[in-house]
Amino acid sequence: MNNYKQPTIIDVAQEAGVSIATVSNVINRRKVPMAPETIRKVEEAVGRLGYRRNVMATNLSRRRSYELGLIIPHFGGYYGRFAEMLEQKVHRFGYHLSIFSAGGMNPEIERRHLESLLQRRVDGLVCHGLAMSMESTQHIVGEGTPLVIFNGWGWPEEIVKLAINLDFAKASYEAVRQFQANGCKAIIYAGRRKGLGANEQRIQGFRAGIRDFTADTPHAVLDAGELGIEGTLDEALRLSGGQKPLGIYTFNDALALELLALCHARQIRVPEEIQLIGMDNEFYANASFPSITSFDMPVELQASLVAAFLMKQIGETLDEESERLLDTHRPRADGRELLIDMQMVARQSTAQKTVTS
Amino acid sequence: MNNYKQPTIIDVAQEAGVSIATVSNVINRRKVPMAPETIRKVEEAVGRLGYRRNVMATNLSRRRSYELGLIIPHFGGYYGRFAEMLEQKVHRFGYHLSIFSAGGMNPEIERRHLESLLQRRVDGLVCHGLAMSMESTQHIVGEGTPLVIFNGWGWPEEIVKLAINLDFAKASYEAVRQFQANGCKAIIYAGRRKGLGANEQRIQGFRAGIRDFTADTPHAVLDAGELGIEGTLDEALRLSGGQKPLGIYTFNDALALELLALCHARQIRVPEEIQLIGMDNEFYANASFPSITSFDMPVELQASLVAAFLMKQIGETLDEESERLLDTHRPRADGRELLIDMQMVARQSTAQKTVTS
DNA sequence: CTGTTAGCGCGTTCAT
DNA sequence: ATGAACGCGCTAACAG
Repeated sequence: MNNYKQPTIIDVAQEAGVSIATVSNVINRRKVPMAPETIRKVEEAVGRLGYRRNVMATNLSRRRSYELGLIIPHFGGYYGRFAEMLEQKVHRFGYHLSIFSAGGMNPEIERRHLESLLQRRVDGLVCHGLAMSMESTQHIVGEGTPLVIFNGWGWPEEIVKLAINLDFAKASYEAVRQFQANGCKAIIYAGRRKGLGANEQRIQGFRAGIRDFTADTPHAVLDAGELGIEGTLDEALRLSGGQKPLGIYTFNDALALELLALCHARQIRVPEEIQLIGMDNEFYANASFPSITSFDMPVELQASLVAAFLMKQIGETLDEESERLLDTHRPRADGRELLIDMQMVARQSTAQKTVTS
Repeated sequence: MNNYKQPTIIDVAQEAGVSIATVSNVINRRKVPMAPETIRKVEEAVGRLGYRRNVMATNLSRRRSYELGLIIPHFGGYYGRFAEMLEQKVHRFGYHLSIFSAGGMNPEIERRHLESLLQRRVDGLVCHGLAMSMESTQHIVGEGTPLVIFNGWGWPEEIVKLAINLDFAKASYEAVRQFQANGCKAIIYAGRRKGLGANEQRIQGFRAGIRDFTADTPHAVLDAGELGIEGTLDEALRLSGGQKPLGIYTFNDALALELLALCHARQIRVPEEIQLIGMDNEFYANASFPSITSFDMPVELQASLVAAFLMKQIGETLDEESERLLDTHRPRADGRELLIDMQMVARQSTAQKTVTS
């Protein structure tokens, strides 16, 4: 156990021969004028004693926790990277980030985490739109804790003032355009988790793409969750009626990779017979064979935006960079959603090759 | 901003018509005898006011932060899962977990995070052995903050009292055994990040395996970091001199996947010509084609052990489950390292097939 | 320029 | 069984 008693501001004051207020002033680099000599004395005492300010006491006194809460569905892939980036970003503003995983969208766990964060008196919350159940979130807002949602859709206005979302719809639209340009004879969207906002967004963009580019091409929205991987591929092949190539756009790279493996197993050539586009740009999209075309998630940009908006809402003065960011990225008309563009990373799975059979 | 003033214990006391001490007693379920009527009154008041205890004040008063710190290299894959599990585990003991990423083993960032955690007066620290530079860690221990390392090797005794490690050496040993059993004519270990403890452990186990099972088989320890993927494969093929199959054991699944892609590109058949064994059992080890044999990381077990040991060191009374865990998993002879067994997950990349050419 | 003092919200004796 | 009072370590006026 830690019996070692940490030095306090009082110890420092004694050691330096000044009052605690002076020590506090020096430590916090307040703008009050101080004798350089005093500053030196205090700093020396701090060094000698190995003093470290007690965050609990500091924040209790300041009536602010200088802590932000983040709730994500899990720590894997994109979410983990987002958490890491966000922590970095808010740290620059002097805020600490408490990260919780909702344990795969379990509302019960989610409630507990929310409760924990409120007990910690977090100054702001960042929640993944998918992980949160609306009810839990309701009163938080009522209690005035600033809240920013990322990748959340369909939240009532009273709850969510701002959602910072990746533009899945547009990406899906682009995927269809790509397939069309590559001469796909049939186009499929293989989704997952019906009803989930992120999935709906993809479907919407997919449909728009079909409408605008290739309305008369056979197409379908499939649910890999229901059909399974094999079922999805079967259905897709059935729909294309032997026409090649067939374009399959998937909910994410994981699904794309599974489909790719199945194609290998069945000796279906990619991209000659089937073209594949995934989403997330995970490591394995690039390292698989053939490599899978995907959409890169601008995690850093999104995290920066979330941080900037939250800081602004909290009343923190922004640095130039953040100001510029908020200036170039504005919410859309209704002012409640900010969409972030994603970039397609073209790889072998959509390469144009002559079918050699 | 949050102008809404949260109710305090005083408000509750007033509302319930009792003193704050009573409220405190009720809230903390103290063993002091209380009138059921009093308890009811307090609980009602709490509900009516929506009171939530202030963690900062509570912990300041208790002279404990009830917070633990975790430093990992990054949030991806195994580390992310570990963080998630550990958070869950310590939460059951009433502890909060503050997670920091060392930003890919940057000692400067690491120092800052350590400083942050100490200012927060964390009751204990969990550090990844790779992410931490020894110097930074030195005085922490000196100051009496309990510290548990996971996956760290070669730490001086003064700093680390206990390391809870995955048994990479043994896994590597098993990998060699598997290759030998499968009749591999040459066996390669393709490592990364020379000098890193986790890599050294693998090499050590690999060498032991070669010695015990197949000393006269051509073998080599390669560094994919230096040679690159192509260079590694070239060198491996050169070494085998056309003999098949060739067994390649890699630092992790990521490397295995990259090698697999290269094999595909060069029309080298897996597992007929090259057998592959990875490490980490990532999603893509299973979803690739052919699927890659790998070692599963017992993340939950490791997290449970870390939590249990830390709790014990802090002086928390353990539940039965944790006691049992500590009883069945004891440190080795020197008492400073606890090794966790890993299970090989056999897949297609090491399947025994007749070469059909 | 520096020191005094009153909180911040809660835990914890010690009387009652 | 309940309450008054002090302390945790620090910030923030306000005096001086």
